[in-house]
Amino acid sequence: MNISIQVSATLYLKDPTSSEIGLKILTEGIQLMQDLGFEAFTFKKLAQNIQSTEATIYRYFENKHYFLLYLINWYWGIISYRLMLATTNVTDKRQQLTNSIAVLTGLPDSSHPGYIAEEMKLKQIVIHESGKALHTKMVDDENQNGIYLNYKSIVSTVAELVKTIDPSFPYPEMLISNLIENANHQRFFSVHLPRLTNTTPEQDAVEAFSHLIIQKVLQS
Amino acid sequence: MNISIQVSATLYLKDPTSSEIGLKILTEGIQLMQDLGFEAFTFKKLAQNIQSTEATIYRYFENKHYFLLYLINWYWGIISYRLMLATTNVTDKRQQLTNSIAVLTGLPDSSHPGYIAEEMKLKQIVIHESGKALHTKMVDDENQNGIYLNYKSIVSTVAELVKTIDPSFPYPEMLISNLIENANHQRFFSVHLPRLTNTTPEQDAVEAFSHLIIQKVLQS
DNA sequence: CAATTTCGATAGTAATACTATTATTTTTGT
DNA sequence: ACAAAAATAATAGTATTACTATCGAAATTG
Repeated sequence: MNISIQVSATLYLKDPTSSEIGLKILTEGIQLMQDLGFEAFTFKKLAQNIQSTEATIYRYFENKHYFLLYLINWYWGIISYRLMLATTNVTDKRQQLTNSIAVLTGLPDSSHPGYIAEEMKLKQIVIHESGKALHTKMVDDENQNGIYLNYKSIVSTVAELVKTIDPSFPYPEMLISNLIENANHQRFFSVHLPRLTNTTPEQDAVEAFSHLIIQKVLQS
Repeated sequence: MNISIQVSATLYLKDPTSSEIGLKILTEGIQLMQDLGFEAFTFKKLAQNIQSTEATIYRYFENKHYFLLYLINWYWGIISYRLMLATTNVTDKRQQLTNSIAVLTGLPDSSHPGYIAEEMKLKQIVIHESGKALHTKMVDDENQNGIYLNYKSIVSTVAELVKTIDPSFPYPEMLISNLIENANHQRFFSVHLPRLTNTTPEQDAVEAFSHLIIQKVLQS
């Protein structure tokens, strides 16, 4: 399943990819999280869905907060992997950046290299629920446990590219983390609060917007 | 207290500004929401803090989700008001936009015109909790009930300015909603995940970043 | 095939998010 | 100043959630 995708071991009690039931927890859990949303999602309901019990799921994950963190971390692991595929053997730094922005802000489709089946659903979960995972009183502890390493290393890698291209630009990390967060927000707006955006589910404009910002803001 | 700040009447069962206890619910509620965060905040704890009972608070607000929506709406009401103050009697459209961006992305301080005591705390709550209020299965219903009107009208007003200045720019609403959301995100990052940003609590760079984006992206 | 791990079944607990009832206090109109 | 109405406090109670604990059966593994 996740060939080379790494998820921090601090996120689970027992590796869910190591058993049949663990994998069912993941695949059915993703679906249920999407269907119900984080607040209505419970381990009890998930247990019923996979014909198992609460106690079994608790043997894999401490609680649903950590389960969500696992899914989000998995997503960023996939993106990390795709980022690598999109930049290796590309010599021009500008082109590397363009490809990276495409990976970070474009819509996933099953044709791109390194596509993983769960990516679409995970992206939806990231769009809808990642704020709830992050904006918690436990952020600082979790950060210390390396839970955001995937995400931070993506931002830092792409920000390094920005620095190479335009060393005079004063806010490289802010620029990249903004474009990433913005992509998720605008996609949410496009469905629920369309007045706040200029992208639609039919005519996606988020990637184009992102390329435009990069192009206008960086000098090379 | 809120001289001219309007909060949608669909957010409360009984107007909390209409009674002593109502006002205590608001002021102590803001404090407690800040201290505990949304998930640990309960009406029971708030009731203890104001020497009252759960049942009394439930007469003002349906539940804590609506209480949070009320606070966020109040915040955007304040910003709306300040936006008006910052643009009336300014003839130059460019200057109007610059002033608006300052209001939307700058840090509040007690010296600016129209400052309201609760603004700082409300802003903190917006930064930490607004994702939880928005990313819910109830968004669409709440949107229909006019709960996001304050926010949408802010974006739309400033986006109109953008259109006047540069009619060729294709993403005015996206640009403005992005800058607003970004300001909150980057301030959160600066405290909890500093590697993701280039702003610090000591040397705030969010407003400067926002002005830079506007300047580079719009032609005039 | 014995030992160990894993799982299912069941039970139980503290806290949360409410709803309901009633008695008391406060406010208001006259 | 006082009766009527409204608001609040005090208390109790319920369904659900988020867990923890136990223990026997099943599956895995060395």
